[in-house]
Amino acid sequence: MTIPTAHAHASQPVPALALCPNAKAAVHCEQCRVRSLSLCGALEADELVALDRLSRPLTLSARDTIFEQDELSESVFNITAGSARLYRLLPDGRRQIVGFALPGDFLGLAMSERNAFSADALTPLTACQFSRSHFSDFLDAKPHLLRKLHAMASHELSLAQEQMVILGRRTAEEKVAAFLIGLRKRWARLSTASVTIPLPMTRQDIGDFLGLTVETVSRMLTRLAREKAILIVPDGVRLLDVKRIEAMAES
Amino acid sequence: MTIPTAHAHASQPVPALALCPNAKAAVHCEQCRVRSLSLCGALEADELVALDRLSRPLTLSARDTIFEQDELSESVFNITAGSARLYRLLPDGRRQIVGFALPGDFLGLAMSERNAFSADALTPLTACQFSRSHFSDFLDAKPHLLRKLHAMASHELSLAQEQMVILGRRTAEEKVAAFLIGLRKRWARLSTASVTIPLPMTRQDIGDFLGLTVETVSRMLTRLAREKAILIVPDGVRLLDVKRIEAMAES
DNA sequence: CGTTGGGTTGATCGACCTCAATAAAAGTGG
DNA sequence: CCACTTTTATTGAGGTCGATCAACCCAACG
Repeated sequence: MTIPTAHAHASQPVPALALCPNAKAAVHCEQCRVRSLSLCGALEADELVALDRLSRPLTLSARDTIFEQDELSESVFNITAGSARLYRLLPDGRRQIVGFALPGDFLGLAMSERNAFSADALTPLTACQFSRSHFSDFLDAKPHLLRKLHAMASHELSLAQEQMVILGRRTAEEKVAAFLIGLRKRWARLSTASVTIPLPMTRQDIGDFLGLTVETVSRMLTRLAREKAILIVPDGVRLLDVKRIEAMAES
Repeated sequence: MTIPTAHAHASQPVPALALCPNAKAAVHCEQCRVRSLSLCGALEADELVALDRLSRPLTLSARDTIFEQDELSESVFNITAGSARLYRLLPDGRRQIVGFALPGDFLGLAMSERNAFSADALTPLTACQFSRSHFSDFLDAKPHLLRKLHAMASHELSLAQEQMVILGRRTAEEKVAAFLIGLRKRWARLSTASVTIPLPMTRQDIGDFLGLTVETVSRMLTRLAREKAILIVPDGVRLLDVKRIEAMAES
């Protein structure tokens, strides 16, 4: 089973209704697998209906662009299935991936005029899309939703600081180990903890996230595999010796 | 003139009144040099009085601890004068500075249970200290203050992502250049843009911020000085060729 | 006036990058 | 379904940027 289908929300796409009747909307969100993990987890049933009325379903293929760095930010997104990479490009082509987005993640936490980074889909992806201004108005009417948004942004900030430690003060091996442990934790929230960690991103992506080259990432992974700490499988890795990997990533 | 006194809020310390009479409080905040730049900029006169009633003045010497990593977060702080370093320590002693706090900066944007990092004063420092729970209650009553808080957290997140690019994808020279340009911009908000950038932190601190060693930071600074791009002065640097430094830091 | 902490400079080393070749996998069109 | 291209991953050889180790300077300070 490949990553895309494994994490795709539904094989039949969500019907493209811009405005759902209330009843339908409620059902729509009720069935959402990531609701409790996402921003929507902060909402009551009636609020959920109101918010859903603002949403447009979005379905993308792998490699499709979600939005681009420095562009005016027209929309915010709540990812319901699939994964994405968030990155900044330097003028000379160097790239830094600032994060990977998984189901339940919200794109647009900053609610700022312009996008701080580009985002594109790593796999087929579905999301609820909101107009930024409509979402902002909704936020003004629901202070507890703003609190949740802020809590999520705070969590992101904390992850960003952890990533600074990884980028600035860890060796290549530690970086790769920390990456695997971090990703494992995030997948664990979403699914019944599988031993296999899906890796929807390429080695190049991992390198651009960790401040390494493709080759170094590949070498570190094969070293871990040679030492029986992990097993490399198609589109993922299986952690054979979690304790050891955690020790390498020791925070 | 040394950094501490240059940026100290007042030579006579704020009187240690835990509860100010309203009139005094209003005057107190009215005179605050960083009010418009800080969280308090979002408040009306009457709200300012209410918030000030929750605050305790805090005065620290250089090297004093503000709070420590992983400790329960009892307070949040609004820095009124002086500067601080925010950092995470690894078990083996490696350190990553995740940011420097200047006047107007708010410590506790995350409003989380535990501190994500340690903070200590680089210079004599004054701040308004708030109990986290009182501040949180105040926040519940003032949604627009929460919006401002969230806007500030978003800005922090954006800076953190920029720092990821610097840590992951820039050379030593570019890192130092980007550091100088970034700091210059932050000081510029605070004062009538002086040509001299104060550096209240040590070379070691700069290294721990940029993922470099002291020696490399020193070498890069002396190289820039040799090339007449900067002039190293006591407790700071003067940018002689801003264009050139900006080009090195080219975002 | 010795001590201490910060800063600079030099010599050497090594972790990771670069360049190159190959292999494996995933599209793509006939 | 099979040739063919393109993308991704792995592995090796060699080079380099920044780290490490070490010496020294200087200002602050008791």
